[in-house]
Amino acid sequence: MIRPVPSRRHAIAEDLRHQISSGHFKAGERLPSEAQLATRYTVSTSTLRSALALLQGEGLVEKIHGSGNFVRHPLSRITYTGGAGTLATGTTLSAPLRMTARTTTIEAPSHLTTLLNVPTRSLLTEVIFSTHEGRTPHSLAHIYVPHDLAPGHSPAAPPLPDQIAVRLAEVQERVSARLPTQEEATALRISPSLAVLSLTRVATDAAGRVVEAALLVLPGDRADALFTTRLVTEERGSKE
Amino acid sequence: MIRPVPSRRHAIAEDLRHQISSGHFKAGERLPSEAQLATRYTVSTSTLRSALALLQGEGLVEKIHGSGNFVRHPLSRITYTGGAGTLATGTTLSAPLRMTARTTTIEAPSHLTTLLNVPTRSLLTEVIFSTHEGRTPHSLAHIYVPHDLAPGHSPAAPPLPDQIAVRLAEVQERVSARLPTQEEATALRISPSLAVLSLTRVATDAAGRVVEAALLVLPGDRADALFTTRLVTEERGSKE
DNA sequence: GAGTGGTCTAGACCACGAG
DNA sequence: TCGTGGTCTAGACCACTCA
Repeated sequence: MIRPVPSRRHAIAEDLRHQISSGHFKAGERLPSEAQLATRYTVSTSTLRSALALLQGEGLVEKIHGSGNFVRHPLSRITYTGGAGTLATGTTLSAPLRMTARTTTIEAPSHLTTLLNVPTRSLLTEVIFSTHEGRTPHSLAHIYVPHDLAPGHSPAAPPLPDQIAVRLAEVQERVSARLPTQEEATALRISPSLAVLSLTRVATDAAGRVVEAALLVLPGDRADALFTTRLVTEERGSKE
Repeated sequence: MIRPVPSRRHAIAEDLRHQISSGHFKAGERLPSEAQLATRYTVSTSTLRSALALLQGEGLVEKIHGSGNFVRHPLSRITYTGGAGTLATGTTLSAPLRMTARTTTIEAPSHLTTLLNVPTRSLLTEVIFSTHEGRTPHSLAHIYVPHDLAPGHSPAAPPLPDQIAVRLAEVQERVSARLPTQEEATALRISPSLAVLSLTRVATDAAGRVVEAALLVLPGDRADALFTTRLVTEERGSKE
């Protein structure tokens, strides 16, 4: 096996990890300042900071500039359920869920024209969406619907999927893992070194027309996506 | 809009990014040493290293201790196709694919007994699997099959899925994003700060028995997963 | 303004790779 | 052995938060 070389920052990170999981530092609590911790562990501040960076990447610690390092709240993992065509429903939540949405109409930028297969400069209804559990954000979504398919929506209108779900014929979801952009990290209140799940969902109707495209971003430490495929059993004769 | 604060390391990273994408530094090539680059940009080595760390997280640069920083080969993105019940087939590859597999028989450890829903200490056939495109690894897989379902496999036996696919009734795939473990980073030759897609696939037969469990790890910069759901159209009369 | 984290420096010393 | 990256130090100075 590998001898991971007990570097100081790993040892410190390990110690802090234990102190967090053992409840010595509680959720939401502020850690001692970096200077204090550096003194306590007799290392330089840079070394101490690199130890904290490890915990940040694991989602255990949140740094707030000018204010301190905080223990993140325990991750109540949510599940995005694929195939259903609805966002953030089907999640298993243990705390009150809050949702905010902002609806606007935009001219389709180039990356969306190809995704939605619509002409350049055609109008789209854009819903920018986020879900929160308490104060901590859970997901970030940009949903696009061709404007003629979503008539009469006021800015405060609720999300669309339900209204068009009956017409859907196919949902295609592309999933990738990456680090968040700076904007995403800020919006989700995660470290730039914490991986996110990025989902691109395209729903088409029976005629092959794209009725909805959604770009979702979920923090990797508290969300995953679940896809269930029921296969047609190969019993000859009875189909389904 | 946000003022991203032009820190030196971001400026340097941006410059190197351009030099890589413009072909000034070519794929596989070694960059000048960190000391040389630090001198060229008139920054300290630590600052230069933090600039390189950004590129590492994007998968643009691979560091090899004692040897140098190398431009990674352009990412030929592969696609894992969900629902099919087979690994790494259905990928769109632009270069020769190599596969290595190692088959052993093990006693189910606890985390697998729950996943496969088998008794403690029951025997599993384990296939450890990896795919390469040229010299760069693409995926890492651990596949587990109850031993009685996979009889007579020699250590050099090919992967199993094809042989049992006809019996499958349901495939469930759970996807998450995270940073790789140290072992995974080494095996995939990626930076510890490059996100990976982690898939857990459980296949069950018509009787509800788990016939295969697979743990897959794919580097986030060159792989994503695709799930297609065809919905039963709601033509009244037939109640789904 | 006091205290926090963020960036950066100019080194030292260690560990690894290849000749 | 020598050149490479990896870890770490002991600071300086800046940017942010909050009373």
